[in-house]
Amino acid sequence: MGYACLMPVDRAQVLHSAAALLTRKSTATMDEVARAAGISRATLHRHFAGRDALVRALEDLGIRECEAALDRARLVEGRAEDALRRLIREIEPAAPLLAFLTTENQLFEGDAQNEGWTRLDTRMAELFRRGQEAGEFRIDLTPAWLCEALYGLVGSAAWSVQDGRVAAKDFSFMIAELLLGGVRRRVEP
Amino acid sequence: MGYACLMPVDRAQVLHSAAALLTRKSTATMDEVARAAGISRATLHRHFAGRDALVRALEDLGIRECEAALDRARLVEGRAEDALRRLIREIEPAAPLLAFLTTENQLFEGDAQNEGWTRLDTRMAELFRRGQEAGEFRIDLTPAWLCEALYGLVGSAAWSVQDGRVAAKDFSFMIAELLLGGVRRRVEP
DNA sequence: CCCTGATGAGACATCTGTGTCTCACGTGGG
DNA sequence: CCCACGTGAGACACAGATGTCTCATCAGGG
Repeated sequence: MGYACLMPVDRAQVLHSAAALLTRKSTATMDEVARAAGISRATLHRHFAGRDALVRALEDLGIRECEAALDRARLVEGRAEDALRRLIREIEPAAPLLAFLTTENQLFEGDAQNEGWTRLDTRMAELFRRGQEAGEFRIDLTPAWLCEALYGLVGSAAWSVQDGRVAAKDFSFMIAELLLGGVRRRVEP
Repeated sequence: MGYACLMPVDRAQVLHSAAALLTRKSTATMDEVARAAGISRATLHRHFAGRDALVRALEDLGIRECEAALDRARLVEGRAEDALRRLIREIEPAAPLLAFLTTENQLFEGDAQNEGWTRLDTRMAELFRRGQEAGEFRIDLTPAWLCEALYGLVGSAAWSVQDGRVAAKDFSFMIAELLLGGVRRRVEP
């Protein structure tokens, strides 16, 4: 089988452009979302039954891309610091999507999809816990807070890049350096 | 003159409850906002001509509270690190409001109110720049990024506290410690 | 060559939120 | 005591988004 038309709709591409738009304008119309994806409202509605379905699909994709990033980052291998750097690097493509989803907290209330986020949180928290046990990371910041902080920094960075305030190539560096070393100057590298 | 009724509407209180609600559910109805504030939709509409006016008022209040926090923090006095800690402590009451406003980036596009945010950004960036020049802060992270990161961490912390994932009393500590020192364990304090 | 399948454009009814209005109630002041 | 003021409740029309439909178009496969 396979698609038969000139411009078969790439589901993931539509979802990514929708995330990019909705991150900037959370009240964007279905028509605006369609236009942003370069398709018509009718086609958008053929693939996603409604706005709810679209957001659910966005959440699905976000969870799957994050899990894939976590897999690629091999969080359990090597030093926790290196694993965290890998994670930040691998999660960069999903950053706009993640930025949108973290602001849509309304989704997180009372749905089964919460399980997906819980699994992600657990894996990330495990990385921070491992770093703490290995003596790499300080123990006075809880893994749960570090997870939230990572989400927040990824969102801020994605927004800054999208807005042109910082260079896209510095994405990983900025997050990793700030999260790992903080802003205070270190006497010895 | 003065208020004559049993329950005169406290404008700031309405705005804060609106911010708390809209942070969780950005698409909340005017009716929901009114209920959350304990007033009727009619009264809400008497004080804020419409949803736009409400959000504008939210933005006004957010800017004013942030500026007040910056004033109280005395950013130009003493060590930059101490000033930053003061800033985080003083900005805590405005955190939910700030968390909402930072996610409503749609507002930041093409309006005169942008000037208020620019002034805030400038003052914060000046603090980071001062710390860098004094040798307290590292110079490979731009003040602009540090500002964005601070916004992101404040938002994450506010959301975490609101969700019960972290204790409210740790708000300042978590942000300040992570932002200043990072997650990496330091050999010497 | 025709047929299948997916798309774009547009029309249409519906629904939800919004903005405005009126009316009744209760409190505080004159 | 009565009046003024602000509020709550509800009705109402309006605007915009949504969901569904039809029809024309066009590429690829049998």
